[in-house]
Amino acid sequence: MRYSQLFPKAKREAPKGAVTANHKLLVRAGFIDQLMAGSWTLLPMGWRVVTKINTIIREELDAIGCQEMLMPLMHPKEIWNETGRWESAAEVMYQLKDSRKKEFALSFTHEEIVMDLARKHVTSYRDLPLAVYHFSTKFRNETRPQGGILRGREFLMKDLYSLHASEADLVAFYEKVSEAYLQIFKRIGFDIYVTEAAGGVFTEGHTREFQVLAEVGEDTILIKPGTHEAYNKEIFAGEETKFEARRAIEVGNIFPFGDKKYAEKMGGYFRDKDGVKKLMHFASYGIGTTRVMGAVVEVYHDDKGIIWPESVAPYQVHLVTLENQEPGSRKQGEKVYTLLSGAGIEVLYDETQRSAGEKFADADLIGIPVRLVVSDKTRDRVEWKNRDEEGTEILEVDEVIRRLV
RNA sequence: CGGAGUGUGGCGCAGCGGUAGCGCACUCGGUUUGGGACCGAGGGGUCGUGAGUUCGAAUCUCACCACUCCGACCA
Repeated sequence: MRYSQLFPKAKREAPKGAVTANHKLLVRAGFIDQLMAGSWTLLPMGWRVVTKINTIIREELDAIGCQEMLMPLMHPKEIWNETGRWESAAEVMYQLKDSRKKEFALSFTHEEIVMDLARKHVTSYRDLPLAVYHFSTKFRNETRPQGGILRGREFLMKDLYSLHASEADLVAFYEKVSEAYLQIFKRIGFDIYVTEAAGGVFTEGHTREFQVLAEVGEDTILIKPGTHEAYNKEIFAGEETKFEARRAIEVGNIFPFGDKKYAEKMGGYFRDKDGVKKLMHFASYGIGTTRVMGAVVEVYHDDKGIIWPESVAPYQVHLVTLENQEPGSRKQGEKVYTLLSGAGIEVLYDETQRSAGEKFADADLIGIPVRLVVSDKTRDRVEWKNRDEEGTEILEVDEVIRRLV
């Protein structure tokens, strides 16, 4: 991608009133744009990051047998009445009417929709277990969106739902997803603390949350010093003084529902091996993918900008040319860009005729892990600098390609 | 929803009774080129919205709207 064509360009100043790092840096660097409170456009580079996060999630979920699909975002009131959530979740749910007064909800989750699919398509224990997921927009009527992209009224989430013939099977799968989540977050670059917490409008039982330490986090977790044993302060009943209280961002959670909360209310039955009609056991599992992007920025940044982990960086390298008057060296940037792109490397290529200082400042702000510079100094070679280190080295183009593929 | 703050060119801000200005960005010309260069010439604003006070309102009053932060709430 040529920087001259990239939409939009990095900004020199942070938006008014921005406090959190993710808000200031993602907006300045051109990853997101705010439409209204809690509502953001994912600009091309922001979308690239979210796509990479989604790909990691997809790979790990598919590996444990989950199937991706896509469900509608506008739901009829009737299906929400089946579980009583049209009333009980009315505060978080956007409810609307069409011109003929028919009532709808904008999706804030999909338990009812999945249970409806299951009761229509699952008839035998042979159809179970079943795990389906999708990536979609969630709408939540937050009274106060805040923290940049960390809490919005409209955001992207991966939600996974599993259905089982027995509680034992559900518990086993629940642990499997929990492990997959740890693997996902490890690949993204998070040091995760797993906590038990209250389930809100989702379930009366406790849920498991995946927390990333960050000062701007809305949750307080209690950590046993020197370990990853942690509890959400909301439900903690022990002696708090023995624990260290830290702020954290909840990037994922998993809810075991059993067979009462949804299956019983909605008639989610199947015929078991013994010929008996039984209720399906149900669980759901969420990861807020746009929140994950914000949390990455909270964890990985310095005073100059973002420092993306390789796994979710919008591009692998940021190639910068420094303009000069020597005709021969001007072409070097184009040549390196062509060679790297040809090798399948994702390159953001800053070929603009701006000052070195401005181009370097933008590179630091955008935060691609590797910066390559081509100039008179490097001649037919390339200068390599890691975003999170000070030093540089001059390399042959072949060596650069070898390191990146 | 309670409390606090802020709304002035694309962005960040100053102006706070006498008809709008700065920096950045943008356009054109020229000079520069390893850490946010410089010179010259330009374009761009119903001062959040509405009512009021006044000879006169960006500026004062009231209402409303929007955004940000704190709290309550919250997968």
